[in-house]
Amino acid sequence: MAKEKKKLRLVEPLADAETRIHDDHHLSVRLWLRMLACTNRIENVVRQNLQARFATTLPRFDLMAQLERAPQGLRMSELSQRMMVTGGNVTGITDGLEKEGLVVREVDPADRRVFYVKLSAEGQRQFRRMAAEHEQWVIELFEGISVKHKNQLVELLGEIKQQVR
Amino acid sequence: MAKEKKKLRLVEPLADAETRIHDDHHLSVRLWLRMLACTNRIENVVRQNLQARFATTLPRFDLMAQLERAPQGLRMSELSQRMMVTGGNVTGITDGLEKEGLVVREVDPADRRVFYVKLSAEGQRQFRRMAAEHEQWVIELFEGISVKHKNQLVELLGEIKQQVR
DNA sequence: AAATATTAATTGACACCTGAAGTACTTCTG
DNA sequence: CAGAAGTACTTCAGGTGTCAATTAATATTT
Repeated sequence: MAKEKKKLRLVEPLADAETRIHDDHHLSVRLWLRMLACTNRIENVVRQNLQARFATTLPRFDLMAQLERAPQGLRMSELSQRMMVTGGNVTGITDGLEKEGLVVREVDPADRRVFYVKLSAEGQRQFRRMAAEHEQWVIELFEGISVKHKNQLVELLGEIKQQVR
Repeated sequence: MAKEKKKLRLVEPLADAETRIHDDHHLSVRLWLRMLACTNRIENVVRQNLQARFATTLPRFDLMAQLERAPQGLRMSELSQRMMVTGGNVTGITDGLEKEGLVVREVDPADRRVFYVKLSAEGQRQFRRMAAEHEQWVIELFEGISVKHKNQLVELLGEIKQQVR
């Protein structure tokens, strides 16, 4: 019995150190998986709401949100950067929105390669309605989290955003 | 002076309350956008690495990861739940992996509607190689974040995950 | 046991997304 | 100023994702 115990004591410290390193490595993966799980869930809720209430999608909403903050219009490439998706993708989403009259492409006379994409009047109207509800959904999703914790999260995620360039 | 101060005291609480509410609402959206930005960036890195190093994709990797943790195999529906995607999607991904021999569908003799999906021997080998590198990528992405902050994030995101059912 | 409902998985239509290749335009360089 | 290099955007193929409808098997009800 005593022998048994002594043996354990000799071995454990090493085992602990290893476990700790292991846990630390695991910690990063764990954090990553948890981030992913959270955003997926929220994304699903928002996507479903957008579909049910406005028959639109998250990427469309996202693109319009970018344009709303840039009344002078944005280039396709700027949209691509801000939405963190590829150019080909932006072309497709813009095509759809343009076909529905929510968005317009305007040529730049100074450089005929570029388009400036803007919200149409109709697009602005629709976006404002969507944005108001969208804000409500997000607020409700987070209503159980204290302001303090939200601020902590914004802070910590800011660190990560910085780090992950 | 004293009057001035008193007046302010009478008025400020209301103004503050409103600002606080407004900021709080904004805070939730801000938090949501930041979460999204972070996960998008990390996802992009991981996806690119998976493509470059193993000519595979994140969903495939994710599915295999689920199976690795469940050697007895998982039903399509269980995969769907755990991956937080729809059933139709799981069918497609499984089809692809099965075609490449990384995964097998086994019928349940007790209920012939269900399949148990398992990693093949080849699938296990490949997954282990991928998982090792994947862990490295994530560790590197987060290497600038202290263990303390990582733990805080895991904790706070746990709260959100809980909340967002 | 036959009719009905439920459940597991697949299919098909449509949108998203990437990466690579292509087109049109601009800028750089000799 | 002509050719090369670069830039902005589009197109295309292939994988991912949803939702709604379908098929096949099992459970429930009468």
